[in-house]
Amino acid sequence: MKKGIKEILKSSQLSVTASREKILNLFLDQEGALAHGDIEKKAGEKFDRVTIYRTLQTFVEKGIIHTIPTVDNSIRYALCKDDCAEGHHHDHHVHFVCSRCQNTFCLDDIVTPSIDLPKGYSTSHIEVVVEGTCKNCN
Amino acid sequence: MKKGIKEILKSSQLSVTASREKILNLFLDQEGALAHGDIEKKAGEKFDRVTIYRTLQTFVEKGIIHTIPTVDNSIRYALCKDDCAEGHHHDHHVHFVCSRCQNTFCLDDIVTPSIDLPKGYSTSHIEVVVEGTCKNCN
DNA sequence: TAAGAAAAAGCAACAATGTTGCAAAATGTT
DNA sequence: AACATTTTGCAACATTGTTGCTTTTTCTTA
Repeated sequence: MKKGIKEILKSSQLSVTASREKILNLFLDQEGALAHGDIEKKAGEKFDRVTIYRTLQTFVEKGIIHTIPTVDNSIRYALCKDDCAEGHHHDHHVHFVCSRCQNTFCLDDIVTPSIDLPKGYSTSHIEVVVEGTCKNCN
Repeated sequence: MKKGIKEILKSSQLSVTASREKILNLFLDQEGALAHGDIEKKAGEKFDRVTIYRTLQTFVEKGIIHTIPTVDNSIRYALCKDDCAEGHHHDHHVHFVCSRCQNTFCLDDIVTPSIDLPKGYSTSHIEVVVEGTCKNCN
């Protein structure tokens, strides 16, 4: 088990449990994003589905991971950067979905552009999802 | 039933059926986007769920409607503009989700910006979803 | 306009995904 | 070590989406 996982959990005021360590470890081992189903498979039948749902929900609330919108019907989760505080995400970067390998990546260095909206609209958050071919598949 | 619906269906080489007319009419009556569940409710218990799924799928294939990615787990559909051909969508506009009324709108006049990707990535499509307050709720 | 071919709808059964309440187990604290 | 609190696992259920097959509807053309 990777070092630092307990510290991440503790710094989010979460008690350290086997399932939280395991799931968090999956995210740290993984370059891209994970959907609930991926975790269920990778965790290897060891955790109840309900536990995974609740753990992911907790991690989102605590700002450890964030969700990525997709055109298919699967919510994907990815690790947040350090500046994500509880209930207050700062993941203003672009997300990339590879149409060949189906992996989802956070392009942390690409900041979402600002959008000029029509009169009467106000913005609180912008999501940008780019579809294409990733560097591993190109 | 609104005029022109039959013509839209025919020009997509689709046979005119009660459910297709009804569902297409819902989209024409509606400013924003619709999820499968919305249609099921609004159609008023008259159509089989399977028929709705298949109709939506057909409409997407024919370029009549397009899907909008969301952070919650519901695919939303909206009418395509005239320049959407079969299997070849041109809906390169920004989508807007109102966090107050929960409606989703197509901002047809706001074109998606181009994004500079890291080396090795290539783009085929860009989705931009803006969250905020819409003109009706502001 | 009636008849036949083709397409779509409806039905049933199923699969996958997500939610809730509650009892048992694990965690952290004193 | 013991206790209060939190988390897990289980069971049951709700929602959402899919597939195969039969019946019905639509379109075509004679």
